[in-house]
Order: sequence, then structure tokens, then C-alpha cells
Amino acid sequence: MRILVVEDDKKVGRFLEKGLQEEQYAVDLCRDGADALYFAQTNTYDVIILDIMLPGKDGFTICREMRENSILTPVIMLTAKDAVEDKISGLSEGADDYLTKPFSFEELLARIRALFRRNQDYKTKVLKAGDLEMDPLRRLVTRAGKKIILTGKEYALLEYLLRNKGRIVTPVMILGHVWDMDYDGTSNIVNVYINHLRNKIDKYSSVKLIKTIRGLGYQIDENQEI
Amino acid sequence: MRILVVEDDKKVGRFLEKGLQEEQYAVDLCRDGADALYFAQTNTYDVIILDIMLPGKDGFTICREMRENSILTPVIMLTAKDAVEDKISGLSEGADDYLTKPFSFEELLARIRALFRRNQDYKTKVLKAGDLEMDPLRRLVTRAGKKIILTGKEYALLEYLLRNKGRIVTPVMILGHVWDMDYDGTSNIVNVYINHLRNKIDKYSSVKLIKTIRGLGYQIDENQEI
DNA sequence: TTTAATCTTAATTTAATCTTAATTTAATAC
DNA sequence: GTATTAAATTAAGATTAAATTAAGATTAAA
Repeated sequence: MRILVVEDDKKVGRFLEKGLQEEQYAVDLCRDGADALYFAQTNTYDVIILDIMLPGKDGFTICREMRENSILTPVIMLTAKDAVEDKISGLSEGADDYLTKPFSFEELLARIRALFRRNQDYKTKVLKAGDLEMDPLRRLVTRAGKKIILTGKEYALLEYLLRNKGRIVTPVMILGHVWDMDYDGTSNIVNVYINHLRNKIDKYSSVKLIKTIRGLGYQIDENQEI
Repeated sequence: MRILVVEDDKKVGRFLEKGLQEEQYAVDLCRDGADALYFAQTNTYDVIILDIMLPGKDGFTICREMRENSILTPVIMLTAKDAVEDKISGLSEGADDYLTKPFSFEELLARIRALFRRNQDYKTKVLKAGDLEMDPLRRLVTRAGKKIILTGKEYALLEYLLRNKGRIVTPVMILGHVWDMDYDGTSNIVNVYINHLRNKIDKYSSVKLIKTIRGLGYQIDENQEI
């Protein structure tokens, strides 16, 4: 269980980090929205605890931007005392729960447990397709048990394909999610990277996982023959 | 197992002393901060139980002063009912756990045991990765049995990497834990120290333990290829 | 107070990764 | 079977991240 805590107040941040670690959670702590987005995009968390009052981007904005980037991790917002407006706004921006400061640590733990219970089936930690496995926690990819070393973009592309296993993803979708770009009609970069991935993942296996759907896009398909 | 109890209320003090003695702990009881500091400096305790409401210096202050004097004994704070702020403040001043009055004696015992166990493991366990070993008790690092001399920061960095073995730690995380700094976007000190560590640890071995995950951070990985 | 060790900053070099673009191959429509 | 189009492949240049080096600052030790 891995938790991202976004809190600018050092004292509170440390308190949360320490307390959660004692409960055997792996905790990453960061202090502003830019870091939060970066962490959320590069790691897989089970829960994100997000303070609303932050320097720069506030919690609402961060939450919305995460949702826009397809980060569906449950979010618990920490709101200032009695900020009822905050609660409403927070939940409408995509937060899953909120907690009013000051709060008891026990209550936070209870909410985390509740949230995780609810969300458990969504998060299969290790992504699989056939004998290909991706462990986002370790950023480790293996095929038939053999480790495969991927660059950043290769990894991001493969993760996107795996999270959409069985579905066809178009170059436009890939460009949007992996490169955060709009398609301008010229770049063939997705193409090139699919090629890179195939060289690392499919080249030495008779079962080709990355399929081309001509005219549409690509698809990871573990059921070879039907 | 020796425990220092700092409690000004005579009744509660006696109760704790007696109860803990029955559990075979050696108990010293004192009533204010001055005594507490004196005791803590002249004896070695396994746990210190510290009431927050004390005449003269309060529990927070005492705890902080002990930490400043390099007394790292685990501290359990006794806080008034529902004083959430106290908990936060207590933990940030260096306390390891807190207990809200009124509490059951069983719970206190459980916390003492947990704290002691955890502390024991944390400080005692030899950290390993491949043929690299770190003995925190002796502050001794060896690779393939050969002693390696590290400076303070080098040691702290290696310890952090080893405690997160298999996981990727980002420069931001390293900076936060090893340097206790926020990342301001400019410093490359982590970089420099990784380099120092590699020169001492990986340079003369064919197996490189410290891996760079470009764009993310560093990772100690003992499973070279799987 | 002097010396040495260690830490930090900054500039430079190296290397990995990304991106573009040109070419080749394969699939589909005519 | 040929033309057309989409995708695969290749390679080179651009970009960025990290490694390295060295000098100055700070701290601890003698």
C-alpha cells in the first residue's frame, strides 16, 4: 500500500508520514502541486492525501488536473476547519473523501481503509498480459520472468497500452496521454516508439502482444487465437 | 528493559510505576523536566513515558531538549483527551508515539512492546544488497567483506537507498530525507553524492548496485538481470 | 588558531533518450 | 497486378539528464 501525501506544512507532513509509515504504508511526501502531479504520474499510489491550502496551485486544481491526466487514485482532501464550501467543491473536483482539520489520526486511518476496501478491485498492482508483467511500484517489466529495461517514454507507452488491454488505442490517444501533445498531423513518434517497444518486448517471443489495427491504432491482446 | 516515567500526578505516577514493575520492567519515576533530563542523560533507557502537562517545562520542550542532547530513546507522550494538536506537535518534537488519557494499561504495554520491537529491528538489522552490507549498530559498511569508509552524508545516503532497496527514490525524496531540504530546483548535490558513493562502492566491482533510472531517480537493485 | 576533512556549488563533459525525417515494407483498394 | 496508403524501419541530429571535475565554503579536529 503506497500513499502520496501532499502537504506544505512541514510539521503536519512529517506527522502524517511518520504515522502512516508506522501503519506499514509506503509514504511519499511532497509539498506542492507540481511535485504532486509529477509523483502521481510516475508512481502508482493507492491513496493520495491532498491538502487544499497549498502554495501555487491549490488542492482543487491539482485534483482536477490529476483526473484530467487519467490518474484515478482515490483522493482524500484535507480541508480547513468548517470550510463547508471546500468540502463541496473538493468532492465535485473528483475527490473521494475529505477530512476536516484538526482530525484524529485514527479517523484518517479509518477513511483510508474504507476507501481502499471500496477501490480494491480497481488497483491490481501488477499489470499483466500473457507472460508480460509490469510492476509499477518497482517500475519493473518482465517477460517470461526475464527483466526488460525500458526508457521513460517506452515505459509510459507500455503502461498506457496495458491499462487499456484489450482495447484499441489510437495514435491520437497515445499522443495525448503519453506525450501530453495534441496531434498536429505530422509526427510519427508513436510509430517509432511502438517499434522500439516491439524490439524489446515482442522480438524474442513467438507470441506478439502488440498488435496493429490498421487504420485505427494499436492493441495489446493476450488472447492470440480465437 | 528500563523505563523512565515522567509524570507529576502522584497517583498516576504510582500506578504506572507499579504496573510496569509487575511486567518486569525496571522503572524510574520523576516529576518534572529538570529531573527527566538529568535521568535521561545519566542512565540509558529503553523507553521514556512523558506526560505533556508538567510543572515548569512541558513535555514537548523536554522531548526536544532530549533530542537536542542526542538522546534517541523512544518517547511515548501522554496527551490530554482529544488534544489532536498535541499529538501533532508531540510527534514533530521527536516523540515516537502518543497515548490519550485516559488510556488502558494494556494499551500502554502494547505500545511499549511495539515501540521497542520496531526500534530494535530498525537500529539492529544489518542491511544487505548483494555482497554489500551495512551494520547500523557499528556504522560499518563492507563490500565483499572489505571495509568501506564513508563520510556522514555518504553513509546517510546509502542507508536511505538500502532502506528502500528495490524501490526507486527520486532526488526530491533523497533531498528530503537525507538533507532535510526542500528541492529548490537548482542543487545537484544528490548527483554529486551518488557519484561519491559509486566511487567507493561500485567502482571496483563488476556488479553495479546503484542504478540510475533516468528521469526518475536512483535504485539499489541486487537482482541484476532476472 | 591552524589544519584537515567534509560539504556544497558551479561549470564542464559525457551519455542516454527523444524527435524528426527519409526510406523501405506491407496491406488494401482499385 | 498495380497504385495507393499506412505502417515499419532506420539513422542522424537535437535535446536533455546525469556524471564528472574542481574550486570555494563550511565544519570539525588537532
